[in-house]
Amino acid sequence: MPRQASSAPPVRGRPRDPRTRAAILVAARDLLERGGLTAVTIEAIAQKAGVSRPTIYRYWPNAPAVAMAAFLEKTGAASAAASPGSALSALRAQLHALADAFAAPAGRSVAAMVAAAQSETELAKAFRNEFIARNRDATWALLERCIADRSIAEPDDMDVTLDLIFGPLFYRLLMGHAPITRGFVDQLLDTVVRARRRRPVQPPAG
Amino acid sequence: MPRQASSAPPVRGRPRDPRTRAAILVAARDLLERGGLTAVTIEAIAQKAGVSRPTIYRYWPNAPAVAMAAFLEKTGAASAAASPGSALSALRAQLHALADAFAAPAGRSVAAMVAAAQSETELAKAFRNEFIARNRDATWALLERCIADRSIAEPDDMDVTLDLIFGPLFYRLLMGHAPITRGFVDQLLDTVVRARRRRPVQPPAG
Amino acid sequence: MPRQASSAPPVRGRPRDPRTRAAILVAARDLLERGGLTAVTIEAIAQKAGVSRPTIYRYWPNAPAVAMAAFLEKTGAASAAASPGSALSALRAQLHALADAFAAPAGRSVAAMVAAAQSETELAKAFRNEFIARNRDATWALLERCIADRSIAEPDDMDVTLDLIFGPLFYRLLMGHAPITRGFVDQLLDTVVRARRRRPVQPPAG
Amino acid sequence: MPRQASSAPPVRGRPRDPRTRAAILVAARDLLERGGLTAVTIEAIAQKAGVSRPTIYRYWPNAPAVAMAAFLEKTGAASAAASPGSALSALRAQLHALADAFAAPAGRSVAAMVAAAQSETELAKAFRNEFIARNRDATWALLERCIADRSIAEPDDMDVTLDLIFGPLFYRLLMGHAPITRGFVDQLLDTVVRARRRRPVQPPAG
DNA sequence: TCGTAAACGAGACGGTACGTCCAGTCTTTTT
DNA sequence: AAAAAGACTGGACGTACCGTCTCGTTTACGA
Repeated sequence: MPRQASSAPPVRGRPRDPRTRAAILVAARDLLERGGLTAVTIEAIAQKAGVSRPTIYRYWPNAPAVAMAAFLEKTGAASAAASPGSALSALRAQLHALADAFAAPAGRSVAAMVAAAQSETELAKAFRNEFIARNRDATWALLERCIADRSIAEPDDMDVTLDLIFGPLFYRLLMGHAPITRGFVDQLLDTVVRARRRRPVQPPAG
Repeated sequence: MPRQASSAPPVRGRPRDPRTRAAILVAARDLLERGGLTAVTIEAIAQKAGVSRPTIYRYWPNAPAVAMAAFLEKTGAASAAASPGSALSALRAQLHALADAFAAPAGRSVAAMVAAAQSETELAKAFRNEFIARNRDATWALLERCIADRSIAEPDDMDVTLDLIFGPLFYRLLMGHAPITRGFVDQLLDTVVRARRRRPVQPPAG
Repeated sequence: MPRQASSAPPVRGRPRDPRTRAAILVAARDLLERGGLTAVTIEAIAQKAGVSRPTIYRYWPNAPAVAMAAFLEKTGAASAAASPGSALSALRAQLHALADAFAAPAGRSVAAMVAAAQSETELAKAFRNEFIARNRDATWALLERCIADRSIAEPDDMDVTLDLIFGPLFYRLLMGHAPITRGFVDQLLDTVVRARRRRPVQPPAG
Repeated sequence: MPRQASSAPPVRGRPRDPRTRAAILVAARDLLERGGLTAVTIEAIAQKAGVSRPTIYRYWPNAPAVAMAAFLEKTGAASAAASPGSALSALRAQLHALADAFAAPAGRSVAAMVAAAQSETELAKAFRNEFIARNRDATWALLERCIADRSIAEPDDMDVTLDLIFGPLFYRLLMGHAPITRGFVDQLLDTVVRARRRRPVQPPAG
């Protein structure tokens, strides 16, 4: 049940200026895109946003946290909504969009946030919940529609299926050993579509 | 009479003490395992290795570079050698070993190096060539044996097949949304084994 | 109504803790006296004063500058004030005091600051204005009293007269070829007193 | 039985290349003139002279010592020799030359060496013996000729007389509060010439 | 309307690490 | 042997940010 009657926490003192928060996030996002994670320092954000350093600390605990907030602010997850045609083509469209994003400069920000998430649990959690999970959920929904209309066989484990789709995309994004194209997405989808037609092969006893 | 056949420069001045290099790498690896990438500072390495800071800079340009060298020094790629039984079971064994490594604390080091590789091209190149490529090559060899003995159908694109195996593993390692188990590896292998039985499905025109 | 007449800047930000500045200067002076100029390193000052290195740099640009500030802080110029007896004896007393100071360990600090002033214009200016000029002014005042009461004849050039007094003292201090005694001061004064009785001798045409 | 009659040192091994020593001194002098004492580092000398650092250490114990050697190598003392005309005019000529040197860029090197001599006894000794003493000796000789021909009265203390001449010159060189001109030298000489006509004034008892 | 409480800018401060420079010393090979 | 080259330790340099703090100033609200 909700913790309080309706909304109002007493709100004593001077209220936060919403422009402050916005300016910080804009500055952080800009720094992130230009110079990667290492460019996102509290110092630089403060400078760029015309804000004092303590003010930033009043909102976030450290620089990567600001970077993550800035990243998540802009980067909404793919929407499953309003896709014309079959579920499978909607799924394909969604993943094409993701591939396009990964291939664009914005992809570097995603990679940066993955990197940032490696050193702090808090960031990892935020990234996982706000970015990874959202993407997975949107794709999950479409996958279920595909299963419902028999475009894809019911998989043993939905999570594994999602990993088979997202894993290779992130892998290429982070390693950079090969480009992320729509064709690549198609190949991944083919695999998923065709793999799940029959019951699992039994792994050998030993 | 020429002093040298061709390559080796005549080695002027006092030669480098191999123990110096070794001590640095040992210290760096230790720091990496204990405290992650942020613990690998030149300062700390120098302290731990009983070496002066300038000496470290004589070998590597910055701390992440030392970390990468330390990581790569120890982490040899999986060997395809001398596996008993069928090619498929050898492949499975190899990937089980990788999954075990990823699940163990050592996995954190791998994740750390992936993260490090995001901010410096030089590191990315080293990591890709020395770690990623080696693992792929070892697996590639086994996959070819599998194809030869018909355990797996000839895939359209070997790189994609490798991405389908490694991608999900790295994805779970980096996102931490689900555990990396041998069972997970088996599921990935199943997919690959079963997906490539027929000719590719035609992607839709649009 | 305007907040300020003219000068004082409104004091933005956290004000400097006066104890910080004091601690730095005390530490620097101590180091200077014990080990000479080379002992006055930012590192050592920070250690001794219990202050961080960046804090010192917030006040002064480098170590010799701190040394100079520390030196000038303590070393007030000779005062011409309240000397009993004739102007000439007051002058003699003042210079005896200076000779005593030069002969004492403190003399080494003076020599050190002269040396320091050779390599940096900024230091030279500070030393000239705060130490040299003050001493000259004090002596100048007494000399004028001497001239007024006819103990000393009006010299052609007061600056030269001052150089004739201070020059030899500094010369001995810096070269160390002979001791700086009160007798030496008396000899210098004699020269000045007796030299300036008549109009200048004409230098030869060639 | 002694290996050698008397003089010839055994000269084993590779003989020192005289060009090495020369190159070092030239480089040091050049650095000294361009950048003052702080520019004379072993590193820079080695670079400039095309010589390795240990080689320099084989000749001199540290950088200021090289600087001093380089300085003394070139800067011979004023010669009293072969001056036409009276002893007094010869003296004047000699001091004019010194004033010219002090006023010229070379004066900065002299000042630098005075500064250098403040921090090391060994350097101080060398400078005193090789530069200061030589100048004093040359002037002393001329002063004696002046005394002999009655241009100057016999002073109480020849050292004080020399200090009265050199002191003000060095004082201006080091403090830079006034220019070093030939006219200044003349004023100093006047003082000395006119001061020493009578017996010393008695300093007061107290 | 007038406190009071928080937001905010500014900058001091202790820290930690950076990457560099130079000093001296040593260990090689070359002359 | 001496010379040349370069490895190596060690100390200090001056800088960049960090995260915290202490100020003065501003802005809203609630008594």
